[in-house]
Amino acid sequence: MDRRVRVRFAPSPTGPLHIGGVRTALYNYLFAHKHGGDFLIRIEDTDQTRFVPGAEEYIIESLKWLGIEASEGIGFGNGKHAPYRQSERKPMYKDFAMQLIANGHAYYAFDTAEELDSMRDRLKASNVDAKYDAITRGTMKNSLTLSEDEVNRRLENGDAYVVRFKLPRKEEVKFEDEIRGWVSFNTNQMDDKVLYKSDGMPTYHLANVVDDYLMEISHVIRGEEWLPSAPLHVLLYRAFGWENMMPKFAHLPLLLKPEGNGKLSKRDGDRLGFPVFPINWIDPITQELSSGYREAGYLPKAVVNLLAFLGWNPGTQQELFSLEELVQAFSLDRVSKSGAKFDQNKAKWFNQQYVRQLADEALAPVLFEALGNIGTTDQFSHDFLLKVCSLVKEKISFTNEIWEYSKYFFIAPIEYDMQVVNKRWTDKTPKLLGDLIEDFEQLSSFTQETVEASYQKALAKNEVQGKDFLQLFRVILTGVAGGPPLFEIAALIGKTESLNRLRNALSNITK
RNA sequence: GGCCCGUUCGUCUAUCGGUUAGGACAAAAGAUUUUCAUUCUUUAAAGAGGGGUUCGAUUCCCCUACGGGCUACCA
Repeated sequence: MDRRVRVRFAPSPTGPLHIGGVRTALYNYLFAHKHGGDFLIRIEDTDQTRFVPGAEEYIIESLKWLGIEASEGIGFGNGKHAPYRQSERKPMYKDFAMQLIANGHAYYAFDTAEELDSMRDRLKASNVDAKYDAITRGTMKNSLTLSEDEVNRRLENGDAYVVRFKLPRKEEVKFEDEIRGWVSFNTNQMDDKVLYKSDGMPTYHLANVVDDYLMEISHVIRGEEWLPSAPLHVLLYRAFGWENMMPKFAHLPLLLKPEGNGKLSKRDGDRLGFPVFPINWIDPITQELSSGYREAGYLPKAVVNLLAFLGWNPGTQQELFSLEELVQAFSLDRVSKSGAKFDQNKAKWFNQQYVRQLADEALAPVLFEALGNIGTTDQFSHDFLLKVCSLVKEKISFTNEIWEYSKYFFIAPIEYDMQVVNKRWTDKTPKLLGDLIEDFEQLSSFTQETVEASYQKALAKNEVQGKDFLQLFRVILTGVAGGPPLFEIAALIGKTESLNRLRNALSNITK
């Protein structure tokens, strides 16, 4: 059956979206575009106790920053299947739960939390798997054990109830995962999952299956943590009689911690020194900040590129891909099966590649902002900023490093790299600097070439070797030992500033 | 504990029974750059272990080990 490709990213707004989730969204996006289909965003906020204010907005903003745009759903203009927020779809789920009760695939259960606990304790004590299943449900308070009158009495009385799925006994459930191939589970290992909660909300399982069906989802691409509940979902499609409309499943490998143990979690980021969130997040309750890629100086294109390669590869040697190129190259059967550890070095390398490709105009605003922070924006022209960006760009890996590497273009050094000074400052130096100052003053045109000519002249006059002095000259002008070509720096900051810095050095540096 | 998924250089991975097991990041060495960064060259680095199947297994099957996930009226 050939049907229109429709996929969804369905996060729950319980906090900031972490990069594993971003990657899931990305793969969904790539798959949809590859097949000319639709990519939609649905918010799964059925657990009202875990709702976190701002989380939904955060998710949308993150995806927009990365350019992972949905064609339909929350944050991207509703489509024909609105609403796309499950809390707003609440009224429709009950009918589906009732439908399952009517056809014998589900039942009411009235057990209290205490009764469930005592059942589990009892079974655990006798070393049996404690679950609400084909064996134990006969001992519990539900519409299978209670008389019809009693059930009706309780329902009319408004007693709290849940709807549980009546799992078939000892049945092998098989399905073909697009990434893992045939996967099979036996229902005797599963339990009668709650589908409809006592607060009138569906659980993930019901809402997910119902919405995927109603929204005509063709492929469910989600994290591997959902693999164990996939058979339940398959059974639900069957129980509803929707098997011919059941989406294909693709369970993605998990993103693992770099140190090795466990999946990457929300708390790992700042502890390990790299972000696990796309953008900064401030916890609304604790006010604790979790840093994001955006603020850490990553470029969205780099994040997309590096995330795409965590668990997928094109099978060629090409590593740098735009989003459009990824769409062209992407396929589910090149997604790997095993979890990938996040590699900070590789991430840095990807970013560096994109920083270099960045136009000076795109980098200048970052520099401008840094300048604003120290209050000296006015005195520098846009053209000057662009030239600084062009000179410094290849030295940095992250956009927010630009200030650190370029501040001497704007502020005369107050400190000098003393290692260089101690090594290179000799008795001849003051005289040499004096000659340089004299010569610079005579220059009517202060360019890279004229500066270098003056420099060579002064060296010759004082019988100093270039390699003995140049780095000291650099430190005198910039304060630091490394950087772009020195004569270009001098020409850019200009004659007056260069002279100032030479004179400063003469009076400041005492050996 | 039970169930499920996985396992190639330190890391991400290529290989769809026959390869000197390839690439990238990181590491090391050298060259270039008057510095730093870049760039270039080079080096080191892997099939978890054990059984099968086969003329031949990294590749297919089984067992073990290890890693991961799930095991809620959370998603």
